[in-house]
Amino acid sequence: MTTKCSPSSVLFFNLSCLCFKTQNFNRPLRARSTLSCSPSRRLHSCSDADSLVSFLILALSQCSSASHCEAVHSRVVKSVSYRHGFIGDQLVSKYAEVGCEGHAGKLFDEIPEKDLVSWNSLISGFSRKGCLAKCLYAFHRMRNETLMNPNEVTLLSVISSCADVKALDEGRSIHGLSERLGMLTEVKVVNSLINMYGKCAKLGAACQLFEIMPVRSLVSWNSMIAVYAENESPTEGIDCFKLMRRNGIQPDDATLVALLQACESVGSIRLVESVHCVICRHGFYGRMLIVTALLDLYAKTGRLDASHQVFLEIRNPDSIAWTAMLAGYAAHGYGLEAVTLFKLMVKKGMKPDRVTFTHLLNACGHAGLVEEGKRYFRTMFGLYGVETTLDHYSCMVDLLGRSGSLKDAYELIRSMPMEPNSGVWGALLGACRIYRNAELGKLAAEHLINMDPSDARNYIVLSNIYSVVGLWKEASEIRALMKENCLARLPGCSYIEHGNKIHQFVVGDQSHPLSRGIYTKLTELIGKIRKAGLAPKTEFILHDVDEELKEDMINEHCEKLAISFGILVTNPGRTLIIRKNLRICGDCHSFAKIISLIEKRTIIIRDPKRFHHFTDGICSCADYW
DNA sequence: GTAGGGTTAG
Repeated sequence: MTTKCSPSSVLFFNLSCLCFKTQNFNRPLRARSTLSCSPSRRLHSCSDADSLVSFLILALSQCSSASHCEAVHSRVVKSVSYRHGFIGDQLVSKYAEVGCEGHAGKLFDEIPEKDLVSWNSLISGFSRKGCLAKCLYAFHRMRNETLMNPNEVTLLSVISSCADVKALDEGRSIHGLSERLGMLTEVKVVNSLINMYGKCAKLGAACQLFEIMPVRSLVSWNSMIAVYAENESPTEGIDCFKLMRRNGIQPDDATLVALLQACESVGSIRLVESVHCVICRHGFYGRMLIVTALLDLYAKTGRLDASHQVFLEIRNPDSIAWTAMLAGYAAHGYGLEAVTLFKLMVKKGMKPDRVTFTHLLNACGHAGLVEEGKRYFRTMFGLYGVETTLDHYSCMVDLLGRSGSLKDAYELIRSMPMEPNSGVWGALLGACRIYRNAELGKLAAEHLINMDPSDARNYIVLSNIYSVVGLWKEASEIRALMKENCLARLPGCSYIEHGNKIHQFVVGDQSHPLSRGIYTKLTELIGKIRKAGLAPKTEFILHDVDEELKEDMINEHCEKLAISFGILVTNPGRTLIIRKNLRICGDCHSFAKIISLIEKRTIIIRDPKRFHHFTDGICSCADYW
């Protein structure tokens, strides 16, 4: 156990170390800019006050909390003016950075003769903390109270804030201002605007800016590829990458990461493999950022084996890489393996964080490891110093609810120190569906519908809960409400990659060129199942299948069509990987299990939340989902 | 040119 010190003792320890250094080398931080001055000037600049300020600036750079900043602040007040060594500006910036927006604003007001850098300290401080409202307020104040024009730093801070919170209107007006100020010649400003439009789902505006840029930097290309990938245009993103290469531009880390994002949207394993080759060819395989993105991507496209292989090849995986691997196991339903990996990573001295615990709790919940999950939840702060967030509460509500403790799940929500979000209520609603609890289900669904009245899924789940417990009137009222609001269920869709193409199927789909063969194969498979006396369970209503769906349509569900197609066109024994836009229904889940047994095939189905691995008649989720 | 710097993994 290490000795605990208070933050201020750490600061003073640091202060004394720094003091020792500056005394020894007699070269204060700010003197960097005076090194090229004449010797007499340099001597002059090394006054006592200057040394003290340099020393305080260095101390300030190490501050990580309000109390650290306050300690430095009080020294400044006692000994020097805020403008000396511009320390006031830096204090403002630091206060904003550590989350003391109030202190930052108050101190800012005390600074005499504010220049552009003073304003930028305040604006960029808020921007880095993600406080768009404060950032914009400061920006407008600067525009109204002074005659100063924003420079590149100001614009970048404000634009990136707009991007973070997807503030399109503000973003557009800053775009207009940048144009009026003639700042659209600045590559960084335009790159930032491209990113902002991308985050606001305005692909057209981003493309237009990219097209008219007089000079494009590597970041411009990277940003454009990322914008395509994020806006459902992954193939355009990949074309953009090819164009960039044709222009003789060498990719860097960010390029590869953007490219990997594009691959994920396409959902093509072949493409991921080819980017894997690009990564190796360009010597990026040793870069943690990229290999982590790669291992994550393999896991997300269903190739947990390849993902694990990449992980094994990383020389010294950091805690993010460990977490990515753990997340892969969790998503694929391998809860025990995820827990084992967690223990190993702690043993190796890695520090688990907020994200690690989210995936760990998720893994416990999906594997029925209720006691382990509870224990990790209880000890994550005390043992690992990780603060509990909304995501952790969602995982715990899911874990408790899924194991049948609906009351405990609800009590946990009531005991939360913060306002529950849609993830938390969604987890409770999901559990109510499994255990047919109309009372709590109604409560959860009402919260969810209030939060987002346009999300059809919540109405459907509630209506299905009502139907299954026989509350037909309530069920039809919900349906009527949906019609009133013009909401419709998203049609189910399955995708499978074969021969350089992604093949898509909807319920009862007959549009595929091999449609006849697919249906013949499907009939044959159903026949085999019947002959073996393994008729699938018909209880599918528990999972969110539209109750109005005619029963004979079950046999034409898109998952079954995709499986039949896969078996028809691939060699015996080949693993089938299928993607779905909705959760798999219970009937198709049983179908996939039996087919994996009688056809001796591994079938992997990815729904929006997780994977199901079907082998020898068993699913990795152990029917617990 | 003190601020802080466009894209960037779990």
